[in-house]
Amino acid sequence: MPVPLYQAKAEFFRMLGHPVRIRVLELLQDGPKAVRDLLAEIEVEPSNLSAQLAVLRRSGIVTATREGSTVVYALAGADVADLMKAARRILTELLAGQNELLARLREDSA
Amino acid sequence: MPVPLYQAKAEFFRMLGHPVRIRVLELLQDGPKAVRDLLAEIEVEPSNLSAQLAVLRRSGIVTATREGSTVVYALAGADVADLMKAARRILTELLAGQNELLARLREDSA
DNA sequence: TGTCGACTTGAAGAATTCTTCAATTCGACA
DNA sequence: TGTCGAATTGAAGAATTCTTCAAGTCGACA
Repeated sequence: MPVPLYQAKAEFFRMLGHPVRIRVLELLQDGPKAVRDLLAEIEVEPSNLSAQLAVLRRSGIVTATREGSTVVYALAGADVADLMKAARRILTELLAGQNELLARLREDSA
Repeated sequence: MPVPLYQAKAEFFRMLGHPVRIRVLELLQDGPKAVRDLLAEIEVEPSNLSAQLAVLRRSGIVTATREGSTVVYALAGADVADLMKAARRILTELLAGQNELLARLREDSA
């Protein structure tokens, strides 16, 4: 019983659907980073960051390697940047549209 | 109070994170479609489809227009295809070990 | 007007995901 | 060995999202 493709896609996007996970992926685009460094840049408790890292790890989009007493995370593939870029393009359009709508709404109520 | 960008991104991806919503977006890439036609292609109850369409509408990624007694949905000008392509590329990498899905990914049948 | 078909909405419970706390593992080092 | 710092895990409750059903709106048409 194979998982339908559209369900795999949905799971993939849901995996991306968390602020902390987004920030981790963006930080890792500059290269591998230790958990300690991620913690310094993201406002979140260690246990919570770990939980989100676990989600990313389970999906396979990042890898973790122990180096001495710290753990270093890295992107498992190179294409995440493209995805983020495409998302940003759409998001920019959507937000611009919303601002437009908001402006008109304000006019109407005045 | 502006919404942080990484949170807007997370919300955007979460909006995509549902099998029915993914299928709707893919179907709409071929052009506008009436709800009736979406219902014929997606196995889901009308009220459920409506709920998922409402999520897409609220996010602004689709628009709905009434035409006679039916309602027609369309992509709201955003280039969703690029996003899907980037996502498919990453998914292909992630699933490279699981040949079960790989074949269909390349065909992009769903 | 009254009814039918197409679609949406509200509400309630089920299911999933998030956050937090406490406990745990693993390596480093005295 | 004993302890410290770094990171993870398990568990419980909170919060969010999904699904379903019943009721509702809106246009078409007799």
